Amino acid sequence: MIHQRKCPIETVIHVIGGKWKSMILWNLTESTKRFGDLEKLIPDASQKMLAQHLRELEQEGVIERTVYPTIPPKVEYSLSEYGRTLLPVTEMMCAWGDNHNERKREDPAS
Amino acid sequence: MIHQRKCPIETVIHVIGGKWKSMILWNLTESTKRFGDLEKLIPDASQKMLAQHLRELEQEGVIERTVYPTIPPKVEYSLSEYGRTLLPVTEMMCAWGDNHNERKREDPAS
DNA sequence: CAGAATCCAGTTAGATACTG
DNA sequence: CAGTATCTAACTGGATTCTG
Repeated sequence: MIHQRKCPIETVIHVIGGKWKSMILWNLTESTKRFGDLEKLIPDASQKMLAQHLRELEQEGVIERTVYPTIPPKVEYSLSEYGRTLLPVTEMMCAWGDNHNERKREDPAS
Repeated sequence: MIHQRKCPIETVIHVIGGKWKSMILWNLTESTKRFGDLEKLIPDASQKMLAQHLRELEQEGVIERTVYPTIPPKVEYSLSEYGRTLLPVTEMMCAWGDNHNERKREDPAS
């Protein structure tokens, strides 16, 4: 089974490419959020998908999960130090994506 | 139906995030390739997926398709001028992805 | 509050066969 | 050579219900 190492672009897509992951990261760049906050901020994402994506992002090390053992429970999510290394990448993607959306708006036929 | 404009990160992922799209772009950065070349270069992609992704990339304007009306037919794919504007983005993604893969190799438990 | 579990629908990808 | 067509398998995402 000789195959090349995983394409690093696919690695990035795997980390941030889930349906709601970029939205989650976006909402965590400014400040820590609780699970319920994220539900309100991303109302189209189901509870299940939100929880699933948060777990995956945590596993990759880009976000941190802090549990306060109170009743009722309180869980906070934040971008980790490591996660912040993604910001220059996502900013570049945003710039290109914005431009691309603009381009399609001008000439949808292209 | 008030909803925000499409997240530009998702735009980028839509353009280059297909299962084999980054491989296709990678293989076209250096030189023009024929359909059969790409099949050999990306053996795990089925003919169908290859054709489908090539059509999508062409629609987004990042690659160009040139048909030589010979027998047998000859079709060449190349990165368009516009497609080359993606290169700085994919390079950054590669850099982060490489680093991330390395990080996981060192500490798979993280 | 912050989820886990279950079930179901829709989308996506692969295998195979066929064609101009 | 460079695809298309068809069928099927796998995966993804959503709705709903339940719990410490």
